[in-house]
Amino acid sequence: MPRAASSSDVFNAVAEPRRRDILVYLALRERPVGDVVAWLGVAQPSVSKHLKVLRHVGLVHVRREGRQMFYRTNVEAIRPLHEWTKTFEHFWRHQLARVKERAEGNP
Amino acid sequence: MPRAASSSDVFNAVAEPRRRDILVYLALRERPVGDVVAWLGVAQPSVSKHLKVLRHVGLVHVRREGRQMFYRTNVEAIRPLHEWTKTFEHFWRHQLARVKERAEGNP
DNA sequence: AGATTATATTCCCATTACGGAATATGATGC
DNA sequence: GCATCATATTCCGTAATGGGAATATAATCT
Repeated sequence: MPRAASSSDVFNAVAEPRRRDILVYLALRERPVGDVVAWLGVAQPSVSKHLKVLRHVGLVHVRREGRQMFYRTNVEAIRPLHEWTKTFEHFWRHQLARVKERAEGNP
Repeated sequence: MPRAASSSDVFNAVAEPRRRDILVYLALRERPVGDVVAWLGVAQPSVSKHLKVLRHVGLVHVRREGRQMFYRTNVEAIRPLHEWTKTFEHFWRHQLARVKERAEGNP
């Protein structure tokens, strides 16, 4: 079985560094594709493809205005990722505490 | 340019659902490979390969004991992921607040 | 040393990925 | 209608994927 498609879920979608950059950029406010292209410094077709993936998994919203497409990060869609990582927060607190204890010579 | 290797960074490594399962399973305590195989219900070579990827990006630690290899999730390595998602926490609070305001008819 | 157990590696395959270049669609303006 | 601007899609090539099967390594036991 080959690797899952980037467009299959949020985890695969954010595996791409550029897509993470785009999400950060579009979190502040909606922007037309051209702005993303200028800011990222990559070819327009490439940006359009990344945006397509992000749209597929619901990580961005789109709105058309004339010939421009305004994209905006759907921050809610990032929550599942955040929740998943949060399940470990608990553990690393404990792990840190243990390391600290040992460093201080407390049993 | 082809897709980045799963072993290139933490984001790519956790894009695989089974690897996420493994990380959760090994967060509680260290376990030999055989336990992971039994628990996941997938072939042993497959598990070994996933563990190799996780090891490469530092998401698990290994310890040999006789012929067994005990793996444990390195929860610290998940923090970068957590931190990245946290940059959006702020935004979805605002977004939720706005949605709520509108629902309640408050300007 | 030979057999057995635990894990890792290799090989093959179908599938997907991303980037680049070219082309297509879609909206606006003359 | 035609040209132009903004964005999307298609085609190509290289590279990596994860599963399965077979094989290799490494440690233990008799």
